[in-house]
Amino acid sequence: MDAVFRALADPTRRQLLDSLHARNGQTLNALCAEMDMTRQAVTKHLAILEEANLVTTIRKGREKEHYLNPVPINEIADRWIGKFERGRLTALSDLKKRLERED
Amino acid sequence: MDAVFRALADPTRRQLLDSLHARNGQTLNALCAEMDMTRQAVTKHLAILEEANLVTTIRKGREKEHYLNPVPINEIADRWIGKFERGRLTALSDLKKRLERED
DNA sequence: CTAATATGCAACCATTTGATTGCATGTCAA
DNA sequence: TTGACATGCAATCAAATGGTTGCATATTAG
Repeated sequence: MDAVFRALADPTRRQLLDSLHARNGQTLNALCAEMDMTRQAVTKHLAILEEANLVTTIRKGREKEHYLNPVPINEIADRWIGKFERGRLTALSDLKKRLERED
Repeated sequence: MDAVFRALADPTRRQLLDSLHARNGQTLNALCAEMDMTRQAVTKHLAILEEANLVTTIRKGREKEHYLNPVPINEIADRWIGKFERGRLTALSDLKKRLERED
């Protein structure tokens, strides 16, 4: 869980997920083409995404294909965000009341 | 958006949101009581949460009350996570096919 | 076989981050 | 008013982070 949150914290990594979402199975080089940094930097970001289980890779000869795994994102949505979502309206009206009581 | 993701990346800050979710409107001192670090460290985390608009504060005399704002979390759920959620089954079956083709 | 291509590994560096300590300010209560 | 209490501000520091360069390895194409 923590690994997923930290992986999502970086804009470059979210961009990589976006890229894979648009075209799944891209090789490292393909992904690098869209990023404005060295291949090694991209490799590191992909390693973090893989560590968080957000990306799965398959070695194809000398190439490495990258696949998006949306499951961890879903788990966060279900188990973590859902909690706050449920309390949304309540919390908002609470806050409004408090603010009004200020005046 | 980026500020929200980065704010959520730290476990201490998620714990603070949890704490406010359990009991909204806590003062700085109350929040500190549950955290295993100095008050100043907690202050910094709260500042980051406030920066990301996840927490709103109201000064009450010499105390400061903290309120959870779930809106940014909801926006992420709607505008960002939703995208990946929609492609979930497709992406999974894609991945499965690829993996099977490997054997 | 050999050269080009795709990726891996490691050392290194600057910046950011998370936390601390010390002191200042502001407010309430006796 | 004075002392206790709640919070604010700033300097400092170690560790993590994001990026680079240089070289190594492995695979494919000619």
